[in-house]
Amino acid sequence: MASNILEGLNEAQREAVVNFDGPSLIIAGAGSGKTRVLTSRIAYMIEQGVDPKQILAMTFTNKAATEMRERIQSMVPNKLSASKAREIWMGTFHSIFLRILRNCAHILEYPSNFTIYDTNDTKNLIKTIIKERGLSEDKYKPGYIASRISVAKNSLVTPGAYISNTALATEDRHRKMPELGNIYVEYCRRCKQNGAMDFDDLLLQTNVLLRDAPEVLARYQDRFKYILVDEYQDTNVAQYTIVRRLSLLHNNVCVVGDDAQSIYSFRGANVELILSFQRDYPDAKVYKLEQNYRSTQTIVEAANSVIEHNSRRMKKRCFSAGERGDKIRIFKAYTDREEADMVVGDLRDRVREGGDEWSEAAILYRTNNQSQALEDVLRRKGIPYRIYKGNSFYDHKEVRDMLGYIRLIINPRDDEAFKRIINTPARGIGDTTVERIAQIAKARGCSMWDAVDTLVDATPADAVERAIIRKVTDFVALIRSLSLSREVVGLYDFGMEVASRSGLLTFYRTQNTPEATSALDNIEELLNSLQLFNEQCEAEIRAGEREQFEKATIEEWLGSIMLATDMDATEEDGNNKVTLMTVHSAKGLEYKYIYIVGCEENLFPSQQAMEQMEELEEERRLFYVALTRAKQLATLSCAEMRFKWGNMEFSRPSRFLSEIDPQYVEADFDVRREQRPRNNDLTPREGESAIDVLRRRFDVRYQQKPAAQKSQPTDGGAGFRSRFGEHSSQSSHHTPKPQPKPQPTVNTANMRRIERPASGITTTSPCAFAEGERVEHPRFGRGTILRIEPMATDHKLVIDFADFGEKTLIARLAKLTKL
DNA sequence: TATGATATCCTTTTT
DNA sequence: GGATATCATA
Repeated sequence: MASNILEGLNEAQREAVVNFDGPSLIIAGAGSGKTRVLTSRIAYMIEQGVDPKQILAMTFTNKAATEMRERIQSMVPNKLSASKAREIWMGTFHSIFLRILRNCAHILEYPSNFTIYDTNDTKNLIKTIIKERGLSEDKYKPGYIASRISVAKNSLVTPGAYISNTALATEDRHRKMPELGNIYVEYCRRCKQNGAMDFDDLLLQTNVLLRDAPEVLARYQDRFKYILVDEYQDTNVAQYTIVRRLSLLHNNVCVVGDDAQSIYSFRGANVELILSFQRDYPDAKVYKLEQNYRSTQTIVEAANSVIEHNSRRMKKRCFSAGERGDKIRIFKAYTDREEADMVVGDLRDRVREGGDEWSEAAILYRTNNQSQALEDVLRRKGIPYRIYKGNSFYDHKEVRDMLGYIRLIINPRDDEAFKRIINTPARGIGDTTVERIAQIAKARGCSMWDAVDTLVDATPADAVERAIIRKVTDFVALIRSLSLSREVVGLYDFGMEVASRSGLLTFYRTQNTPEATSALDNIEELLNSLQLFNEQCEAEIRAGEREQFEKATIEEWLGSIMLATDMDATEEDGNNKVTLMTVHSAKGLEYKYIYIVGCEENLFPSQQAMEQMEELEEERRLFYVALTRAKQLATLSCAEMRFKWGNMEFSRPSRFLSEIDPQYVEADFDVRREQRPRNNDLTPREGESAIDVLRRRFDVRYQQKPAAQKSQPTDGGAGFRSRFGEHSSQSSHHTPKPQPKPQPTVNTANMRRIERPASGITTTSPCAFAEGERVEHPRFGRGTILRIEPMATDHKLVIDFADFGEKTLIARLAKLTKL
């Protein structure tokens, strides 16, 4: 029968949808209808009689999973199969594995109600361990240790494997952290003791489970006849191995990805995995989706011209059959502040002229902190915006405190939660008391909660213990009684009881600060989320998708909360807003107007990515992702100076700007010429801030009229900044008439003229290094140069480091010293 | 033990 | 610059 699922698909897409048996690799360029193919494939499978229960579909983000589910439901024809579509195992890697692990936790000797530790909990636990071992936190930075452990877990290096690995031991010794392995071991022991898994454990432990429990592996292998993976280029070894194991029986694995959009190597993702798919599955069929339906020809070709600068790529050629479209515009502003002004002003003009919604525009940046300047301007101009920002909601103290209570009640072994809330709000239990409780718990081999829980019912002769009892009695009573009400009252009421009886509510109500008000708002939002979760479950029960007895539980809610991010937040008050977010979070999204700000060296590409070839290429892919979000018009901007940790810093336009084929570009300055290192005259003298430099050079103007500005006369920086950027803001934002485009002020024009170096020197110089030479790098230690390859203006060095293996560095950027 | 003052990190990206 | 952590003091 002719399926209407296939209607409107092009040849390549249709092939990728129809051939659902056997391993498939779908290379899907940006905007090539990847999600559509994936969802059509699943819908088609169901239509062809595949049992939805046998389908496992995994994505990286909740957002992608939700979108996919909704689209499948709208695709399958009748209601019967719509409810069947619900039976697909569909979700993020983490949520799917969480589900498996909850079922099998006992096999791994974890409680089934294990807690999920977020990065904060991880860091705190690591800190405790470092302190206990009498190590210095300066040497052993918790954040760094955490990332090392994360990398190890994502590469499936268990603690045991870690300490017996001599290469790792050498590396740690080289970094002056010989204890790292032991910290890793202890960290895992403590997590287990606390009944907790961190994010990476969800992957690692699933692997352990499938490795060590053949009956479990067999069960899931049998169950998942068809496995589909979205964004395959972002999988790490742990995820890859699970997919591989699960697919060994039926061999029906379908992965969709784009090597050009691999941007998560810092999380252990490995492009090689997509590049080597055909080696792992030799009979895999490969489909290439190369037609871009999203963007104009100009955007697609411009993006192609950038990505061509990368060395490792899969062969594909993306094209657009859409209209040619406008050229990519590049602005240069004087300061970050002026950049924000120009971008927002232009955005407003565009949206108004085009009669568009605000929601059709997005501003992307490399790092979250760049949002500040943009937010200020948007607020000032009265333009509605929404900002995606990591886990910001769960980062709030009051939210974490609430979660602390709930976590302790669910899992009393969770010492991290215990320590967080034992004195929050303050109830006179200080560090010394907590320390003693920890000691008692350690001596007895029980959790801290168990220690106080049993202690209060005893009558010890020990004076210290009696003192503790006096202090914690109320707390123990509180937790006990909350645990009881958890059994009887509904989710929302339970949350409410936690908030009020813990004293958090009164604590914030009694102080009349804006912070307290916002804290109360956040607590309310948390309670609402409980209510919402409950309602959703009830709706599912009514629809028969959930069994009657499967009432919504607080455990389930907590699990979903821990794996959720603000990215998944549902829209509350209207959608018509400009979107602000990092390039990373923009992946998979599209907007009519895209603004990419901060296109500067050391920012995009980021400083630490600059010297290493692989990282630089990842930045370039990131840039590619950013550019290809635009449907109609992409606007890039950079600033000549910007605030970086408190003072002004100069910057040069990003190399990526000059890598775009000029025929697709319209810039207000010479992108290529500006790539040169800037005039030495502007480098600060000793003890001189960037502002001082400018003062020195453009004295007169700045001494003359500090008045007429609302800025503080004492603050040179603010005074300087307010001179720029204010020019387009005087008019009321209610006026519909088009605003004049922000023009460079007289001052800027002057400065630019003076600042530009007069001479044009070519920068191709001979390489400072020779093959076979011994060098030392601050991060990688000593090594030998194996090969030297020329680049446009510099040289690539392939260096074999004693402790880190082969790395490709860029000669002039890498901080190398000859030996 | 609680508070306010000082030090220090940060700035890559997130499930 | 700003947030958070740690320290010194009452």
